[in-house]
Amino acid sequence: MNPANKMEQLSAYMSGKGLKSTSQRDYIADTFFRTNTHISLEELLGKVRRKHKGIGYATVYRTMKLLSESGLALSRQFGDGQTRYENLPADGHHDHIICIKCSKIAEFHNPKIEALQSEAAKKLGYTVVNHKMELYGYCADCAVKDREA
Amino acid sequence: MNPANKMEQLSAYMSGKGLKSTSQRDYIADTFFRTNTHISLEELLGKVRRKHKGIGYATVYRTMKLLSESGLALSRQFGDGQTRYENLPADGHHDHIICIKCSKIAEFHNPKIEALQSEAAKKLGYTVVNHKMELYGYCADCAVKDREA
DNA sequence: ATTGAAAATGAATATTATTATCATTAGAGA
DNA sequence: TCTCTAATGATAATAATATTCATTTTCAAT
Repeated sequence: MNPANKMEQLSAYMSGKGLKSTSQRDYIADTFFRTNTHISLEELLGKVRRKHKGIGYATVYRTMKLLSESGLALSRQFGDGQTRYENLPADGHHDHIICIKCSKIAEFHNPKIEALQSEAAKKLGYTVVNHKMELYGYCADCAVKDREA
Repeated sequence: MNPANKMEQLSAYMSGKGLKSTSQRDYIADTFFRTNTHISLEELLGKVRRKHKGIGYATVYRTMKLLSESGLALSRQFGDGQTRYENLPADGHHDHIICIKCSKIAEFHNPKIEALQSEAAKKLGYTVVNHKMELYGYCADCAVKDREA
């Protein structure tokens, strides 16, 4: 789904609930729909303010909550204390590996794993549509510090 | 792995780092190892204080962080703003596949996938301690209903 | 185009979970 | 036992999230 389609879907969701379209909301949503990564409110606010300087934190916060509720954004917690929002499909998904010491996140994508997932699911009678996979461990830096300690 | 084994493993982890065993720490860890669910600090503190009234929040907090770092607890965020800790089941862990229609959950375990996870992590400089994997799709029943619709 | 009720905004404040500080206490090897 | 180091627990600091409220904006009905 491209950004324009998402805007349409959002509009439908809002009118179905008696919510109003505003320039701020539209601009925040559009900006978000053009991102690929899991973006924090902080980061999104930065992007948004490059064009619309007056937009407040609360508005970004509220808009993302709205997108999350409408199913157009996926809110995720990686354990670093910040909620991040993931824009759906876009250019294909990725999985995450998270350092349990410093919370640094790396991304990867592995088709072989996905093939095995489908296979495992099939044995149980399921058909996989989507998945979420997070690995936890030590990043290179923290592994080194650990050895030194 | 049973609670006693976990205590041993924790002990090994601590002595390897010059950390000390204390009655509070041991009791918190033992209490946690006997849980099945995703427990919050709040809840764990409650449990712990039923026997050891003086134990402070900070100690529970620090102990769980320690368990998390040692790989004996998995911290999870479900989006309600509270970190919860998951005790790794005695009979080995499993992953989940969830039906997006009826929410039925099946469990599976696949060593081949885990090998590929470690491999993928290694390429990024990470060492995997544990993981979380959830597949979403249609169970056999719902796939049928879907075709009928 | 005008109006007015309902909703949204943004600045500021409140709330809550997490983390750090620090004086004191306790563990463990010599 | 002594001594060094880490742990504890009370409290304070931090940071993310949530709420409040006066003002502004939207939008449907006129």
